[in-house]
Amino acid sequence: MPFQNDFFKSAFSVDNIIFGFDRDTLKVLLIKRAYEPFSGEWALPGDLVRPDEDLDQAAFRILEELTGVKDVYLDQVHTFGEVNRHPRGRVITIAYYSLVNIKNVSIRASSFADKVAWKELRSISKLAFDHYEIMQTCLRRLRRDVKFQPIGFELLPEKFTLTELQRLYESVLEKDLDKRNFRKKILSMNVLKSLDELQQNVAHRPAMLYSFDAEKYKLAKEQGFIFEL
Amino acid sequence: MPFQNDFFKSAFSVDNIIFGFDRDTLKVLLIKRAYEPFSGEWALPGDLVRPDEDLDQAAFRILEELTGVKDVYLDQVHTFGEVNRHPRGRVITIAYYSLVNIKNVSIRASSFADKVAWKELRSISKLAFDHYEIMQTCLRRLRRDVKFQPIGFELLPEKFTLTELQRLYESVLEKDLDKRNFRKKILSMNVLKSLDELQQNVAHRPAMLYSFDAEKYKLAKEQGFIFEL
DNA sequence: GCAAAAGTGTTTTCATTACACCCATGT
DNA sequence: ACATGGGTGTAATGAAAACACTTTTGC
Repeated sequence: MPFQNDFFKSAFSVDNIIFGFDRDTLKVLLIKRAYEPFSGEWALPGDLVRPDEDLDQAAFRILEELTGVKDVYLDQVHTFGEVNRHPRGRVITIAYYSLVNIKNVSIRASSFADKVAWKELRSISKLAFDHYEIMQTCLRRLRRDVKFQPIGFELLPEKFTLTELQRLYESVLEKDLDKRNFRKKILSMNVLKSLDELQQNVAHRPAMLYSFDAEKYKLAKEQGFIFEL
Repeated sequence: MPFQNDFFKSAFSVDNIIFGFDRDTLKVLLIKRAYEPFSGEWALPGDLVRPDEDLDQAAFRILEELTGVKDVYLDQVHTFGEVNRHPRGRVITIAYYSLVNIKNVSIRASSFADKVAWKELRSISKLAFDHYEIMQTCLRRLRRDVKFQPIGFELLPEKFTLTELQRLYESVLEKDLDKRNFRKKILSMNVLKSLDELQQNVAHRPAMLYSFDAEKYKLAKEQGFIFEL
């Protein structure tokens, strides 16, 4: 580390807001802090970035340590760096969000946390540090991204019904959608493949299962196709 | 600074890509580096963030030191933090972009720079550090933002003609627009005020001058209006 | 009077919206 | 047989796209 001076008295962390979707509600994975500062309060999972670690790597590490999942959607959102945002020194934080299938997550103990839990988004009104603001920023970002990129699927199981997909969009966007129009639109985009397979054991007419067709999407995108919902 | 350990051996900088618009071409303000590393190469203006300085403040400081302008549009884009992006240590950089009226800029000497100059975007193929990648990311961001936020005006003088505005959008978006449709659309959005004042000394029919009406836009936005071009 | 850019409406095309009934399954 | 959600088409509306000529000024 050849040059060091007053500027090298700071650190940077990554906070990763992990979104999950449960039946019809959006949730985020929070930790209850085990230590000061903000001991006992709920916070976003995060950690200091290690000296030999890229930022994205750090975000994936936090996610995997906490949930066991990897290879999921993850994107950088914004960097928060107010001088006094951390009571113990100058720490800026790079916020990421990730989208996981809540069923794939097996919550793991963490040295940082007393407790780890999925919390309904709507129920959260306060978090440690500036994490509430960070959460709001990430949520606005999710709401925008979901309209212009085919990432909704990341929150669902591999196989899903169109109604499940619609419920997902409805809760992310916080507005009701018309069933027929939704189906027409999403199917016309040609990024889903029908699995010729039906739901089992439901007390009503079973729905067709679909999955996202990443191949088809990739090709279409190269031809200039733009996903937009 | 109460806690310090191995993690506090890093620094963060802000790089600010400053866009200007000259007649019909997009330009960016670059500096020619005076010192190693990358001495003699063109780079984005930037600096380490001071210990008592917020990130946005740092970006504004860089802008003002270099150009004399302040109170202009400036927004954070992305944070670049690959382990080896800086040859002298772990330095992550938070990238910002700003939009200035090129006529208001009076380029100033800088301790960091041999030379400061406006460069046509299209002519740039290589920059110091990872600055070329940063520039591309900011440019993609500008192209997206300009369609959904009324920020094009920031690159023009206070008073401008509709044709000037159209040329601006055409060069940012890199595609030709239809004159009549463009005017219909932008005027229908009701965010411009006609100044009842004509161009002077032009060798053709003089055009009406307009300015952006921030008040009207603010009100319309509160009513749910969304700017979209 | 010529060159140069300003200004102006209508028609066609396409995407979005609104809307209601029958179907397949489990109990 | 009933309750539950699945699945389907059409007409009306509104936004976007295509398109050409007249006007005003300086030289």
